[in-house]
Parts: sequence; structure tokens; C-alpha cells
Amino acid sequence: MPNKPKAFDIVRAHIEERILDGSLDIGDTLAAERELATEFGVSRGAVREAIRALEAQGVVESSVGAGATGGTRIIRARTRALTRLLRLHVALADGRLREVVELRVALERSSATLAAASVTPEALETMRTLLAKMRGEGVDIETFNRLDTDFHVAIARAADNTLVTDLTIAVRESLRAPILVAEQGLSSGEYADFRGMLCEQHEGIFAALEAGDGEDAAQRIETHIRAAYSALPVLTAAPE
Amino acid sequence: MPNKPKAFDIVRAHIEERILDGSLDIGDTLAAERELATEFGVSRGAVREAIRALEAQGVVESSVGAGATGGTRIIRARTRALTRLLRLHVALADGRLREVVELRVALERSSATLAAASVTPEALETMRTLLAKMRGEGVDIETFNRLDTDFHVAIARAADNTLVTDLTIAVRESLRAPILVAEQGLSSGEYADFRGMLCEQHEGIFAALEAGDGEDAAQRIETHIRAAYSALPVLTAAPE
DNA sequence: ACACTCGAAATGGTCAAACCATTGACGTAG
DNA sequence: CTACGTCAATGGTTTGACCATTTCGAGTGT
Repeated sequence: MPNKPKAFDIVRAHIEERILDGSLDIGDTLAAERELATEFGVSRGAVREAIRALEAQGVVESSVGAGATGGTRIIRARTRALTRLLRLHVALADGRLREVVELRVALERSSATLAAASVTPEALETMRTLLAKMRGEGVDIETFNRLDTDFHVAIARAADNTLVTDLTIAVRESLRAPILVAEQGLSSGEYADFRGMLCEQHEGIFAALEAGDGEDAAQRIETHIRAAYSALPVLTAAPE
Repeated sequence: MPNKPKAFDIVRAHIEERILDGSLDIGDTLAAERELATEFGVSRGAVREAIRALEAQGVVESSVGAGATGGTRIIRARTRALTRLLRLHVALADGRLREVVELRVALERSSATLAAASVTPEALETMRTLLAKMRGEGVDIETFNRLDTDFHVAIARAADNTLVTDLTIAVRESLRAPILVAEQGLSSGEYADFRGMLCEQHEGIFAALEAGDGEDAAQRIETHIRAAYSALPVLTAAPE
């Protein structure tokens, strides 16, 4: 005899099933917690635990109140859910930075290849602006990192793939804190050189995208990512 | 004044923080639910909701009983968490199969490239066995799909990257049900041709890996993935 | 001294019953 | 017709209880 199924797992499984078979779609509202409880023959607490699990997966959202605003709805909060999940697992990975870097290379090579073929003038303009800001004076570390992230995300968006974009954001965000710590460990001169290298490489990637050369863009972005991480070897430690 | 923070979110955030800063690591046991409740000044129900969220993220696991066996522990259940999350979001994606295919291409090109450089004789032997079974007589659709998945996962494992492997599994698993439906929509002859094509391409990929030609392996696996999906165009619909 | 048994204690799992705060809907007074 | 107020429905939260499972140790019998 297998384990007795948990009440909250029954509820979670039922709702997941209804999402998978399409009978629940984005925007739909679930029955009220009290109704779900009687429907499944469990307590309201069990229903709430199931909803918390689904919420962590980024597929539902709850809000109080009567009428249309209140209740639990099906949503798509994939970016948030993936980011949180990946961030925790990167923290637990314990010295597997290599794997994360390899994933970033895979994702961003793909984005660069596709973006080179379909990037719009507007997207190029956005990137150009970001590159200019990164070259600006008086840009502190955190701002620079944000601009850097935005540039990479802009490439992913130009590839017109929300899934890869979300993963790119999640990977990047998972490493934000440790990267910041590693950069702060550099001397002022080392950091200036590092930043200069990043800007130069970014501009090379941009030129390749503008020229529509996907293979060149992919190669450049791979080199860029590997260069950035090998310049910050302290990343393996990364406490607090 | 922003929204009043939810009790369960406070607890979740605290525990996540302790994972991120390294003070909680895999194998560690959390305080008992009743203790956490008093510690954070919330009810036990709120603590349980937080734990359910963390459980959905694949970082904790609970079991009953006194002593060392009972309690809530930090674990790494990344494969399960990623698979569930991605499966739900693929179901909600609504005609964005293209994005999933593109992600698969990115992941598996990376795996093929790396695997070609470092694959072990044992891993090659595993792959060879899978290929032989796929060529066998009397293999039903579901079994074939399982073998197919195993072959692709074997390549990811050979690339020695657990993160990419988990994502490969998650992507594949997210499409398992819809793929099965699509295949069952093919005529007997069409399906036989389809299967033959997959086997042939698998064998080509294997040969490239065995020869240590990463670029060839990557190109072949990309062609393989794209060919498989364009042979199953029904995938966009895919209701229950 | 040892082995066995049984119960106490600690754990998560579950339920029931309340109360609160927020929000929209509806009816009513002006 | 508008404005206001009441009411009902929602999720958020707490309290308190009980159950099933599991360990650990005290007690007991040999």
C-alpha cells in the first residue's frame, strides 16, 4: 500500500490537471477557497496550501474582495517563478557555476543567432542607447550591472522568444548578488579594465547583430560570457 | 503605504534568505512548524503555506515522525520542480510551441557540442543500447518515446551538466502528452516513416559523438529536433 | 547484562470554527 | 440621477484540537 495521498496534493493535482487539459486558462477564476474545500472534501487549509504551491509555480494569483476582483485567478508569472526557483537552486548548487555559465552560453547563442535575422530598428535603437549609457561617466556598479542585464535581455527579446528570455533573466538574476560581490573584490583599476572589456565586447555583438551576421554574433556573445566569468573566478565561493 | 505583507510570504522570504546566504544547505532540517510559527509570530497555518511554496520550488521536503526522520529538510528536487513548472506553463503558452522547440535546440546543441568532447565509452554504450532497442520490433509508441527521451537525456548527461540535463528533461516531459496525441493522429504508414526517420537521425548523431565531432553533432541534433516537430504540426492544438 | 516491549514525546497532516480587512453590488435616500 | 451606506463574498489569519507516524528510552523480563 502506497502512502496515503496528502489532502493538499489532491487539490493541487486536480487543479494542475485542469490547466493541462485546457479547461482552465489564463484569466479564469477558480472557485472560492471554501467551495473548493467542500468540492474536494478537504479543509480550507488544505486548499490554501495547494494554492500556495501553484502560486510558487507562477500559475495562480489571489486577491481579496467580492465580485470580479476577488478570488484566485490563473495567470502567467513565469519570469518570477523561474527566477525564484533558479536563484534558490543556484545557491544550493555549491560550486556548479560552470553549469550555469554553460546554460547562459547556450541560451544567448540561440538568442544572438535568431536576433541577427529578425532584429527591428527599434530594438537596435534600444540597444544602442544602453551601450551609450554603459560608456557614460559616473555609472556605479549596480547601475552598470542593470544596464548590462538589460542589454542581454534586449537581445533575447529581439529573438522573439519569451521562454528563452525568461530563462535568460532568471539565470542572470540568479547570479546578480554573487557577481556584485565578486566585482567589489576587484581593485579599482581591475574593475575599470573589466568594465572596458565588457563594453568593447558588447559593441562587437551589437555590430554583428546590426550586420545581420548571426554566426558572428553567436560567437562573440559566447566569448563575451566566458570572458566575463573567467575574469571573476571568486564566484565559486560567494557567501552572504 | 504598500500592501501589508502576507504572513506566509514573510516566512517564505526568511527561509529563502537563509538558503541564499548559505546558512541553510542541503540536508539541514528546519525547525518544527510549531517553533517556526512562534519564531515569526504567525500561525502554524501560515508556516505550512510557506513550506508548500518552498516545496513546489523543489527545495524542501517534509516527513512525519520524531527524531531525525521527521521534520522539514532542505533538498534538491530541481528536476521535479522544473518539470512541473514548465509543463504547466507550456500548457498555458497557447501556440508558442515554436519557443519551446527553439529552447530545445539551444539546450541540445550545447549538450551535443560538449558531449562530443568528453563522452565516455560507458555513455556511448548506453546510447548504443538505446538505439538498438528503438530499432527493435514490437516497440509500442509510448515505449519508443521513452527510449527516445532516454537517448536525448543520455547526451545531456554526457555533457556533464546537471542543470542543462534537468531543463532537457523538463522540456521533453512538458511535451510528452501532446506529442503522444499528435503521433496517434498519424496513419500507421506515416508513423512508421516518422519513426524510421528519427532512428536514422539518432544514429547519425551517435556517429558524430563517437567521432568526437562536436560541430557535426550539434548540427545533426538541431536538424533532428526541427524535423521531428515539423512532422507533427498538429501540436499547436493539443487538447486533452 | 542483555534483549525486548511498550509508551511517551515529537513530528507533520488535517480539520473546524471563527474573526478580520477588502472589495464590489445593490438598494435606498436625497 | 447621484451619492451613500449596507451587505455579502472574498482571501488572510488565528486558535485549538485531534490524528498517524516515528523515534527514543524507560522499564521489564530473562
